[in-house]
Amino acid sequence: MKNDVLPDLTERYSDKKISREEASMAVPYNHRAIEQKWRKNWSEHPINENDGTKEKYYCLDMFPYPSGNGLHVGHWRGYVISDVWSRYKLMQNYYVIHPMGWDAFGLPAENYAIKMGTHPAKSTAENVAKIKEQIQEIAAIYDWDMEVNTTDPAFYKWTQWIFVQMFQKGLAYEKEMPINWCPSCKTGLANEEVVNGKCERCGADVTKKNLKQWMLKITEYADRLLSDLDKLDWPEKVKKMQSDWIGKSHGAEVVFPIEGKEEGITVYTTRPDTLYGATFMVLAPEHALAKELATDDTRAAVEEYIYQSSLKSSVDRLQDKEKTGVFTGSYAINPLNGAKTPIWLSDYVLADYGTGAIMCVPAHDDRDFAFAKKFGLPIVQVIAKDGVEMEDMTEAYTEAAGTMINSGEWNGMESSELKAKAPEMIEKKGFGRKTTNYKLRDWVFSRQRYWGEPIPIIHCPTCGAVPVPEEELPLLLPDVDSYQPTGTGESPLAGIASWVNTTCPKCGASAKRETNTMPQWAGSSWYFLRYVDSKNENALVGREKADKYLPVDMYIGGVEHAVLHLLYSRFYTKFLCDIGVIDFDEPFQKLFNQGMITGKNGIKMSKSKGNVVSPDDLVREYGCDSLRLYELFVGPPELDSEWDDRGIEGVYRFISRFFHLVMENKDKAAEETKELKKIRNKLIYDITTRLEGFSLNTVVSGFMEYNNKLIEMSRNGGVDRQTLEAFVQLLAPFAPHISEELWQELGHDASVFSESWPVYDPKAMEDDEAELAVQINGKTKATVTLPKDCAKEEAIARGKEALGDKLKGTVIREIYVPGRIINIVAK
RNA sequence: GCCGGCGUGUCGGAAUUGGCAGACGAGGCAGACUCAAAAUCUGUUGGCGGCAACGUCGUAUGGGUUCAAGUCCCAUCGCCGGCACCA
Repeated sequence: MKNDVLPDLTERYSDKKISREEASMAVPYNHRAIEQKWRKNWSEHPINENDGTKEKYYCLDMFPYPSGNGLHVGHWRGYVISDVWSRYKLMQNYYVIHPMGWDAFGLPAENYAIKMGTHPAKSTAENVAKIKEQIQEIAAIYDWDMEVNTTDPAFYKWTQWIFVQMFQKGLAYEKEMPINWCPSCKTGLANEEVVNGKCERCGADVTKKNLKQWMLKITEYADRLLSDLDKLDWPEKVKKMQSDWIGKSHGAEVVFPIEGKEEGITVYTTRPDTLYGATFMVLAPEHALAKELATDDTRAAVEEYIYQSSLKSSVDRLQDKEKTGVFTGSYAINPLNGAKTPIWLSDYVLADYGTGAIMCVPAHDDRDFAFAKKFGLPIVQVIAKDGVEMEDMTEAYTEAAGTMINSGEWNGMESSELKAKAPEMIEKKGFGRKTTNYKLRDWVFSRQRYWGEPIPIIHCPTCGAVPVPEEELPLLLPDVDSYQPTGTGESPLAGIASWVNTTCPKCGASAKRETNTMPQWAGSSWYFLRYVDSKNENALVGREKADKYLPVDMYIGGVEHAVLHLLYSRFYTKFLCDIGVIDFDEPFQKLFNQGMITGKNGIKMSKSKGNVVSPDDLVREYGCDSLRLYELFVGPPELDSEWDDRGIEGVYRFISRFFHLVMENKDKAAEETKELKKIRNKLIYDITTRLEGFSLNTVVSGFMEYNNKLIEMSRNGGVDRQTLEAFVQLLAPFAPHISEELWQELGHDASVFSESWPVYDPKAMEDDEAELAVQINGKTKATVTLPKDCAKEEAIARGKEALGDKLKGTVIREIYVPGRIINIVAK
């Protein structure tokens, strides 16, 4: 709240329209006054202090990039969920680490700046200020002393430092190769940033461009990134997406000698059991041997094919349709049976997976089958499907199940067994080896854009690539007039001669700086480590604090980062663990993905669609507490939900009614009846178990249900103080302002957050009797109230009595489930 | 194409994991208060039949298991998400 004038709490009329009846009540629910009062109070008396004795709990939001559009109600939801969880942990007596910061480098920020015609440094700072103000409206318990900003030199010093460490360990290397290039963003992209052949950011078709790039050897961690998924309490969906992305497969490399040449072609296969069925080979057009294998007759066609393939965009190449290819004129020898197999080129073989060459078994692979059919190549079946050899195959049989045929000494073996054993058998025979492969590729880490961390490397003609010495970090991003992307494959930084030209830190000769910048993921891959020691000038994070406060216990954010940010962060964490900066190798113990909030009909909120709902007006009209509750009530937190403004009325009414319930009963000194005691314990039980299960929408409906019940009780005698207090405590993480206010009204000086989370007494919850449904043949015909431990005979008799003359025919079976149901089966 | 997830009133969604389907809320309808509206409060609100007690149908569709199915099994349809020539 920006206002410093605090309205009088007894003020009769809030901004919300108020009736004469309501105005005549003792004190109306004035959300504005209450919320302002408690914001001020919390800023003066913090409720989450680290007294050094409590156990820590680290609850983290995925930090936002400061967009110019501000927050909408969808962003709010994630932050509300994490704050509810943080406050709950607070009331379980943890010291809660709940920080917030800004992922401010990268394309979105830069593109926005270009669009607005401002310098990204300026527009980013403005946007941060604006969004920070909006985020503060949530009234989360963020510790702003921990705030980080990836564009702050004191922060990106360490982003650069990590890069230097990786370089020194050989994990950052330069390579010239065709990489994914977005012609619209005018920069190279990582594999993870290409979605269906399009740029993840802007949706433009991605092309290939040959560029010298910095790469990070994430593949070196492929195995650990895969196997350590088992350690994590993450949604199965996300784990599966990561494991698919890493894509480990088991198989063999087999060397096929080339007829008339010394060397051979190495292929990778996961189906060595089908080796006898390999009737031809295909190399990727980019394969090193491609040109060499052409004969005088085929040379022109081969070169033309290679040239044409190089022109194709990755989208064209993906959109399979017809297989294309060209025969090289050369033959390889199947090492197992000496058969002569023609060598072809085709762009359906990927250059950068396996060895870039495959053996083709058309009888048992769909793609090879299509290729063989198109070019009239022989098809040899080597696995009998359902025990039979087919006359003429109409499609490939791709399963590894069946008896081997046409396979020399392997005939009669079971295909699945052979598949497992073949790699070792091949290795023994000396023409190949057992091996594994990954879909995961090394991470293209250079961006030809301005708004990112400069890569701290100096290129020296004699010493090669030399890292900027640690004492010279941070290497500042130079100020520049023209920060627009050049599109030439060079970064805008290349145009600043005074910055580019420098001397080699090793030999002192004149040298040039690396001009590419880091991708937007660089800062976000480790920022969560920095929060707990954000002002440390001597280390990325002090070891003592790291040991005490890390890793993250609960990470909350959208599912869109399942393979980008979350994979990169795991990689960085493992690396930093390996070099001894930290002592753990998984950053996020538990992950929760909240669903998206959409507009009507599930349409994503966007400015261009005009369906963006801003939280600001809703906070003004209904208050922060109401919006917090409604964000949760709108639907299960893990699913997408359609936003409907009207629904917030419901939670507002609930809060008002609860407010009046407490105000009317607080001084009544109503007695704690057995029934009230039962209600209270059930309330605590229900709210706690639903909260633990992250079923936050039903927590809110639970509050409403119990509130309705208590209003009823209030009319018939009143509600005791203990029950009111328990309710207020349970409500506190969800609607903190009203809870503090009512806690005070109930006569407490200290904050409600200094209370421990209420506990329930299972015995007090138990009902002595229960209403059971009485069914005939599974259809409910009556109900009967029975003591909880009623014996079967008695229960059946009472059930029959309740049924009266509805029960006809002969009873053939009687079922009694105590506390649940009586079912009489009659004929 | 492959792999996941989902399908419940007018709408958002509940359902103790096999035990009274539709909690809670929105919206609608009716009433109280009001000159009137808003707000508030009360009642009502799945379909069909009936004045009614009640009957009957009903959780995408078709089948199955069970005393009992929204929940389990099989098949089909539809929607959403991920991967997509990875050999």
